[in-house]
Amino acid sequence: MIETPSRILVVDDEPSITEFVSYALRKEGYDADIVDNGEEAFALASANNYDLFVLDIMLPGMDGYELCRRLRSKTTAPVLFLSARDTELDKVVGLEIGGDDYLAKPFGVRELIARVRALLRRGQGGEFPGASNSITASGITLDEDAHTAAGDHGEIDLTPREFELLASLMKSAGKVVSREDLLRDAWGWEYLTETKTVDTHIKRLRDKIHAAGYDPGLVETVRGYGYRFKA
Amino acid sequence: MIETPSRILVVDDEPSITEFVSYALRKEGYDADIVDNGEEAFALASANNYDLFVLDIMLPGMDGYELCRRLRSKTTAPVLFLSARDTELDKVVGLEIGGDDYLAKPFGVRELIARVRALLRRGQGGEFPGASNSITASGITLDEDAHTAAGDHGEIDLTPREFELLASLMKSAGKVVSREDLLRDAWGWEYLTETKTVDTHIKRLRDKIHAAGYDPGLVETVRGYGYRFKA
DNA sequence: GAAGATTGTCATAATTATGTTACTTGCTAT
DNA sequence: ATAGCAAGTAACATAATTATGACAATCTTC
Repeated sequence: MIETPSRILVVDDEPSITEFVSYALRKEGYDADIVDNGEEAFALASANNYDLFVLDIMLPGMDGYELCRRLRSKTTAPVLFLSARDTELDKVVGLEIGGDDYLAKPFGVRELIARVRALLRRGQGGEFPGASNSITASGITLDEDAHTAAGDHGEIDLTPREFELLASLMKSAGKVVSREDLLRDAWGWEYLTETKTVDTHIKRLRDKIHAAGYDPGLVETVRGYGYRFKA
Repeated sequence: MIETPSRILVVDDEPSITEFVSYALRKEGYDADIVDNGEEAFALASANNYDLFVLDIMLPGMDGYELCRRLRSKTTAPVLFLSARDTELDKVVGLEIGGDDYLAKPFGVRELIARVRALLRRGQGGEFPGASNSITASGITLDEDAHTAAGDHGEIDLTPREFELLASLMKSAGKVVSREDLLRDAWGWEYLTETKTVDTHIKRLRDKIHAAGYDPGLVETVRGYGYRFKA
């Protein structure tokens, strides 16, 4: 089955964010275009068939709300809002306009991708109940929808961070992932957090894996480079 | 498939570094230009289509940050920052500007090339998950993603230096590599280390190769010239 | 708002890696 | 054969990296 990559338009005026978002999207196999203002975004959207829009609410000139309103006249493609303001009010306003989801900064790669996937699935003729969103490696299965990790010995109870961390590792099972990449994936682009913090979370993760009856050695440390989930 | 070599612009005022970096890039098949100041760099970038920029943060006159900011108005090509300052703060500042990666001095050839490759791959329509990053010679396969060295008898457990050393040798399998070149590849340009140190690491490497059940003679000594990995 | 869970940071301990030196072994050319 | 250089080896001190436990700050939930 040959799939055409979904086309996504990212609209934000901060290069650091567009950079981060497009990096994440492309890595995931999406086709991402970038613009830094609403006018150009609208023009691009008129000329091309995008499958999804990622809009910052705060934009110079035409803001995200306004842009979304205009886009609705052209297309039914879903919209994912980004915003620094984490208030309930913003959330409601955004969704009322017809935006389909909302993501507060700062967000990690994994969180972003999850939302994007969900929106795209929703758009393409309903959901596929069979296509469960999960990762399996070395006897552990991680269900991204249910946010659970489990294997033969039952479930492993994880905190959100631990889950994201494990997911990042398992997604690249068999490959080394650097602390920096883990921070980018599970924390976010503005990782003001120390890379040492990853060590602590790895320790907690191993403890819980062990406590649940699995091999804590599944999470291998690769000295000098990072960590690796056993393939 | 014929590929045009990627064009890379290296900007640094220290000749020892530009020399080292351009040597490494050219050896890898890239087309590298050099300038020692921001103004000329910007002019060159305007006149040519570079695929990647390697910028030192510390530059006389216009510094790396400023240059990056200006380049962003001209091109979307990724930027790799070099810096002596290894602080977290610098890192964040660099990435916020939209630069794509960051390398702290001192770094070895292999590390540099790895980053450059990653950045260029990122730009060109996503990654190819199937294209595993590995070197094979004489029954040993070195997987750069997993950071493992293995053959029929199983894995060889190596320290970071040993891994880099073996990688340098295997990359030139069948050819003699001098101690100086090995230092440059696996250590860095500022090799304040004695060439005799290479001997010690070779010894350790051979021991581990032997312990894992392989022929330690795979790493051959070429008296008077250096070492060679059996082709 | 209180109890509990989650998270990030730090200090310290444990572990492992690295570079150097001094010494031994082996090759090579006269 | 043997002096002289090149490489192999072992031991050691130092450096770097990771694991761990404790703490405070923050966020949740009732």
